[in-house]
Amino acid sequence: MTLRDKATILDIAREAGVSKSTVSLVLQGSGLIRPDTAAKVRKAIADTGYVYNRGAANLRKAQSNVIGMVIHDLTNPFYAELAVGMERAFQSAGVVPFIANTAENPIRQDQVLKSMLEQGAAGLIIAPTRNTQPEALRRIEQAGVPVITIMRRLPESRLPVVAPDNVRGGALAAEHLIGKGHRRLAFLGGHADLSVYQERLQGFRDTCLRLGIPEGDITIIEGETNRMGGMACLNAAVERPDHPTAALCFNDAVAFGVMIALRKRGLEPARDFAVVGFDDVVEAQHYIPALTSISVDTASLGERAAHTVLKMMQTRTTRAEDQIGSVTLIVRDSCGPNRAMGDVK
Amino acid sequence: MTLRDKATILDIAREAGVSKSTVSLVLQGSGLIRPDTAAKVRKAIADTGYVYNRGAANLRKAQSNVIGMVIHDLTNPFYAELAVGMERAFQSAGVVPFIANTAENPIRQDQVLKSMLEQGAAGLIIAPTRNTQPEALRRIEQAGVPVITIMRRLPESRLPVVAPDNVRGGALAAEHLIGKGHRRLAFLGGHADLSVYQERLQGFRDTCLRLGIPEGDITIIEGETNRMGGMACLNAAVERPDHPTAALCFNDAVAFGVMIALRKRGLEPARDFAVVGFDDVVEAQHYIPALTSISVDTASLGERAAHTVLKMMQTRTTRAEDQIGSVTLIVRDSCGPNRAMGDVK
DNA sequence: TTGAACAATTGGAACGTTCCTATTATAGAC
DNA sequence: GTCTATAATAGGAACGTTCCAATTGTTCAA
Repeated sequence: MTLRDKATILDIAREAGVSKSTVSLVLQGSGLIRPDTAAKVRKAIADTGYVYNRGAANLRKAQSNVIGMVIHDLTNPFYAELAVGMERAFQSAGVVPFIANTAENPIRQDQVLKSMLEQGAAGLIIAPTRNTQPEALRRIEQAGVPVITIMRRLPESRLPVVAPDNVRGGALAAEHLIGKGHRRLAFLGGHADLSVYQERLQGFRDTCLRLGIPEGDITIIEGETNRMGGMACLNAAVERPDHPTAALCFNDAVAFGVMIALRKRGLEPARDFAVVGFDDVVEAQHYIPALTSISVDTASLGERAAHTVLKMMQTRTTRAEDQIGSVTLIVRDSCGPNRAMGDVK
Repeated sequence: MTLRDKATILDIAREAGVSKSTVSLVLQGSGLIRPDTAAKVRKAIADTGYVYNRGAANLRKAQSNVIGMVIHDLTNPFYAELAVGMERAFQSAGVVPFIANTAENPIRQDQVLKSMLEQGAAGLIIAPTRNTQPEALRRIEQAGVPVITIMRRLPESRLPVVAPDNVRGGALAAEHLIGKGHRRLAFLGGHADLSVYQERLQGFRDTCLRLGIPEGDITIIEGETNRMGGMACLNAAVERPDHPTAALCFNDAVAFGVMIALRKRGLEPARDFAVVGFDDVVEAQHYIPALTSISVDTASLGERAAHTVLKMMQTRTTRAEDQIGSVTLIVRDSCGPNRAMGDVK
């Protein structure tokens, strides 16, 4: 038994004195095999250090158990949480999913997707990068691989989406801030080409208008979806005349940035400026002040996504309903009442 | 051309009026093929929506381009940064690595590793969970797959390691704190069974002793390696008589927890208690106060790890030198001078 | 005109599984 | 004892690719 070249099912068969078919049957846990025969085989497997060649099996079976999760930014804690949530759900269904990061780069995303397909992925969950071209996913759809998007909806494509109720989240935030007496409000961070952005802003804006805030008192500033972006947005916001006293931030990362920038200017979050985040990452509750945020229930979002592709895989379909997860406002310490009531206007 | 069952190399061959060998040659970019023939083939590929079956290829070639990165906690920003750093390095070498999370669970790690092997991984980078049993990696080694560990060194195993110079990091922190006049010091968080812990503590402790701090004035408290753990450690620390006035924390997450716990007690980080972190995650510079930390140069650590396995793969060896990355102390705002000089003792 | 050298292309076997269709062993019924 | 039904096991073809050896086409020197 030379150590270097790996053992195959035939080596096991010889070792155990049975046929390769028997070994194969044992491997897939068939009940047809007599227990003592199975035991012999299993012993041979253990002795040999045999490792199952899933590639060969897939070749024959024409269906793999590889599932890919393609994420646009794993260094964003929200997406990291989301990814491990999905992973957990998959794992308890007996499949080991693979994660790949695309670093918000469509080219890289193409490569990653191509690689996943070539690897024979049986299902795909994609949190797409900005500027994802519809035809990037065409190949996958036409290969008949079940694929869904998560969080971000693709402009042209009719792929199933799993996402939180962004519109409602925006609305909840607006109600909260207005309830605290704020009248000049801002929506900070994010890019207008993102579906998530459009939805969150829409809920926020519509609710502001409905509750009597004039259009002109709603400040909207786009920016990067991270801390840096938040800092830039806040700086831009407070330099405007009649600047806002409260903001809903595109996501928690932006919100942290906003709070940092406030402190850098000698302003205290909550007391001098109310800030609401979105996503409710674990960090939010530990920050000082603890961040009021829209919780999207990350874990159940991930679970839903996982179960959806799992079901698509087993029913061999490529269509599924969109799933919109409910959101809740988690009130913490980052929003004080409006102190600048009579200050201007 | 039925749309559902996928095209193979033979379909392409027929479509383009050449042999399968020719198609194969084109696919691997051989220069042997006449340009116009290659063009015909490529057109057929584009028309058909053909997707390369890497499983079948690997079966024949007995060497894949799959590389796995198995990480014990992707929700820890440091490891997320590390993972995407490695990914970047691999990607620019033309391979798409797959990431899997083990959630600090040895059982899950076993499953993941098994799956990676079955998938035919050509190389593996592992940031192992606590309590990884040596035999968990035995199978992999004996399969002849190049594998290295990153950050954590495995107790029994002689696998190559890529890690920062933890001992030196601990020493730098001790020097810094003692230089600020602190005399009662603590090392907070982490588990004693982790090699990283042992090394960081050793550097810290040895330097304290060398600089004249008596053994009894060094407080060591183990704890979880996250924010929660940091909070618990700080609380335990300050409740001791003659409690420390400064601490090196096992990592940045612990440090953040320590600072949060300080504030909860009405103490101000830096002014009332000096804290140094370890790893220097991006968050460190944005925190208030900005965290003084030992930078391990995450990006280059990831790059080294990637290049090491890449080289092991191409030289078909399973051995490599350990690599110890240099560390630097990044001084920010979280360490004030010792104000409690004459206070006790 | 022939042959040699080289360029371009082809056919077949092999890789490690699964699955279908035998085949053999075992038991029970007559 | 033979037959039938069933339980276990075995053999071979097939999956989609690569690679070797073989074949054909082309050019050029003699």
